[in-house]
Amino acid sequence: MRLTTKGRFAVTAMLDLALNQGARPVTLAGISRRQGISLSYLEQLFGKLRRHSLVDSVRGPGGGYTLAKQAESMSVAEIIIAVDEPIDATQCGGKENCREEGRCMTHDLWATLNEKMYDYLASVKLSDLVETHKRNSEAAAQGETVDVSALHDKRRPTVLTT
Amino acid sequence: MRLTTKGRFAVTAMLDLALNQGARPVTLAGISRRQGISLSYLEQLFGKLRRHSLVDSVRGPGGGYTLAKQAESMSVAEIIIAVDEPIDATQCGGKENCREEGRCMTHDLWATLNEKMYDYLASVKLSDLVETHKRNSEAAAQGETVDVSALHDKRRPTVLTT
DNA sequence: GCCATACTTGAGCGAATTGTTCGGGATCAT
DNA sequence: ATGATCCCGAACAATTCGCTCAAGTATGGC
Repeated sequence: MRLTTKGRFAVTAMLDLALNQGARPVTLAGISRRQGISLSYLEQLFGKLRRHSLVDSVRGPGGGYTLAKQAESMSVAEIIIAVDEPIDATQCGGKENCREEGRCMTHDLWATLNEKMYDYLASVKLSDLVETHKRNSEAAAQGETVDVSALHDKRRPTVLTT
Repeated sequence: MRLTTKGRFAVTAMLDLALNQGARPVTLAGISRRQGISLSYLEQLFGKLRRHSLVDSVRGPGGGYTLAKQAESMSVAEIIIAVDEPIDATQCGGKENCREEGRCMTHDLWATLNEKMYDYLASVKLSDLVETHKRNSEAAAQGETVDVSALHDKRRPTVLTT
């Protein structure tokens, strides 16, 4: 699992989509305007998101994109994986090209770390981000300090326990 | 915090260093041989690791690198940050995208996610990886054929389970 | 039908990153 | 002095990033 700005763009766009969801589909032009992401780049990202069944598209006037499933059941991990295709750090992933004496220590290492990272990002749902953002923007409107600990209780502190 | 193969190389190398630590410093040539990482690349990585005070170096014959502190108090997060210069995740750093009053939503979003990612990787210590690896290699020695040395294979991204 | 809207697809491009090779230095045990 | 080893930097192909441009295709409204 890779973590780059590309995945962050995708999550940002999906959050915008979730926030602006209403009767009509959300257009990429709107997301582009609100989030400052170029339209063509969004088109590429949403092409992948659509092929991964995270969003549905409606063509023609009044068209746009909608979430393909509930925000409660869509995780950040799904979004990132959808756009950041080449995953798998353990290059011997599933393959037996990992032979030769000695130990493939990186195999165990990254398999475990990868799994933990994925578990965490899979535990954060799009709906959590929506909630956090709503709460933060309300607090900001009141001139209060933003409460960042909103997601903190989602997952206990993890330890390596294979 | 970025998560790329570069950081993984660094963690792999640091794990090798921790495992082969003894009376004498560990040479990069040894790590290169055992882990299949090019020597020059290791030199670049260890240059950063040294400048971040994660390793100490000894020049001359019999020289090499040693851990600058206990493996118990060195986290995976430190290693990754040392070699992967941090990126500006929140796209609003000085840009006009964040034109809505106060903060943009990506700011809160990534600040929170970033913090959680860091917290997790900071909770995994190098000593945990050493422990995990020792346990796994013992298990392998008893039965299963676990594999490989050449994980970070030369030039072949090889097949991914797309 | 016509047209505007909006998704869909593809080519390509400058910049950055990855991992490597090459060519040197500096330091120090022997 | 020799050689091992750390150190440094340039240059490189391959890939990715984020973007622009340019063509499509489907659909609703007139």
